[in-house]
Amino acid sequence: MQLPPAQSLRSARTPAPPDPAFAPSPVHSAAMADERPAMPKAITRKSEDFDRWYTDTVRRAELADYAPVRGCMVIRPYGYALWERIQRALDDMLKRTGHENMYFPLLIPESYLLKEAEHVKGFAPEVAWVTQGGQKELEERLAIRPTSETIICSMFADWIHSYRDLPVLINQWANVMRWEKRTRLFLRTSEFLWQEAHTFHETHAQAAAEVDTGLECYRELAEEWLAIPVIPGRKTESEKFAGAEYTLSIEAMMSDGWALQSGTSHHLGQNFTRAYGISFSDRENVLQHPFQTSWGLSTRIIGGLIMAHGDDAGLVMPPRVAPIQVVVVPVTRSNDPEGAAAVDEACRRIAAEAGDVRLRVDRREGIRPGEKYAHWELRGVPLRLTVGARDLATGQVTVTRRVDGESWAEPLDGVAARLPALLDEVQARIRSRAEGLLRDRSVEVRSLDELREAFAERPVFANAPFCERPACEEAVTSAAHALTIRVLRRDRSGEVGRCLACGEASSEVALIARAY
RNA sequence: CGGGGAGUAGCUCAGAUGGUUAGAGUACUGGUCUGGGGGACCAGGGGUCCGCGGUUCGAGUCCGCGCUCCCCGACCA
Repeated sequence: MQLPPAQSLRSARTPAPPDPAFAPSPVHSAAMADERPAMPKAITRKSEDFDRWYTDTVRRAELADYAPVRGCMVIRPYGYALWERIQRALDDMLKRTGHENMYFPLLIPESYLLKEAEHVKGFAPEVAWVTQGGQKELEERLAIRPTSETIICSMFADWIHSYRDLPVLINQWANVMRWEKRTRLFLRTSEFLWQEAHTFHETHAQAAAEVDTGLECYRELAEEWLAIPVIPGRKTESEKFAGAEYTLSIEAMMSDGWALQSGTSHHLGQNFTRAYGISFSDRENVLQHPFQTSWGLSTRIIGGLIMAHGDDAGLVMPPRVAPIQVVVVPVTRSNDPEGAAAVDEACRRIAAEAGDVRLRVDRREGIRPGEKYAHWELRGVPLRLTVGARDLATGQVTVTRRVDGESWAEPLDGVAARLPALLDEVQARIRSRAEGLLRDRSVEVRSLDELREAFAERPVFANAPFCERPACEEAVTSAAHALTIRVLRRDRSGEVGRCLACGEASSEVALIARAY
């Protein structure tokens, strides 16, 4: 097969359309099908194959790659830098709300795990076990933590004695392992990184307030930092955490209309504290079991970030968590040393005046500007400054916004000082685009027929009055392919209606969607 | 965990019925010309053909077992 001439290749590519997230390119697909070059320079089109687009993007943007063990991944420096940004934002919130970090061991004795019946039942299928140390078979096998409630309870049983010891508000940043059957980079890996907060309280109400605090931290992280609008709510009985009294979560819409559970917060009641024998003397000197919560947010959120904002050119990073916020690309000619010196001088000046802005000047030699543009677009860098002789002739630089491809000229003087404001605007645009998507693809339904209809064309977020009966949940989830009740919406709890399945009185609104 | 597909250079792949020293494009290295959207030319380097075992004079190719990835279903942050 003949390779197409370079010209036709170039014309087949679509240079960052104005709204690339929703702009399919039939021209491109046709070209790819008939004369697909050996190594396509572009990643798979999002509209063509969302799953492949996702994996391509993660790998080509060098966020992560597969490791030799099934379901495990290596988080590469760019991906880890992103995680560190997320960690810092969330960790600050945790500290602000009174939580302290500590660390528990990776290995948990089997007997610890067995104490809470529901919990064991829930996690049994996905626990990985250590059975041997060196050459010796262990007397008791050790679980690689799938979560840490059990070990934490066992330890705090020794440390909590009085109401004066409460509340306990702790958190740990750790890795956990769940032997997953179907894995996907970031979204569902066997080992993942997360934060797990664990708290103990005197009263049920105090614990309930803490569950809300946790969820609010997640909402703030998602919306204010990651620019992902979320819908907070309560999980149905069938979807709640193993061993919890109830579970709250935030649900985000990915740009293909699927839902991603992006953070969960559990009220554990006294289920674990009773099972693990944690008790305290209350203010009347009566022995009580404390009320407990736990909540976690994982590297999965990175998958959410990618799928919520990314487009055909790759990632779109919200500036507040972008490892690199601004990239400066110098454009010079080799036969114009004076021009090159001026460009270099301008780049230095911008870098020097950038202050806290995370800015990088791409001085790599022998790489043409166009390739650098593509390189940083793939990585989602929010703003690009192009600095060439043409710009400097009029005392300007060219600014290009990743999210929508908009380009304009800014005076070189003081441009560095204006970057924070420009980045804020980018943050707002990314968020409002995501909010627009959520709005456009949310529908209200009142019956199973309407539900089916709503999903006939494409995945949506369907809201419906729901009575919470398991039989009705079953009816809802089997009404169309792969439906799930994501949450009972927080913001609409108490809304009077008639259940979409049985028609009986209801006071909750279910968010129904297909989910990752 | 069931059904299907795949694994050959960093990547995408070609290697017919087993037969010399395993190829291409791209990426990589050096050089020259270049430089405002993934450049051109020249010269190079790079392979335990996923692993283990077997059949054979001879295995990338055939057989068995295992591992990993992808797709479709049942379970999950």
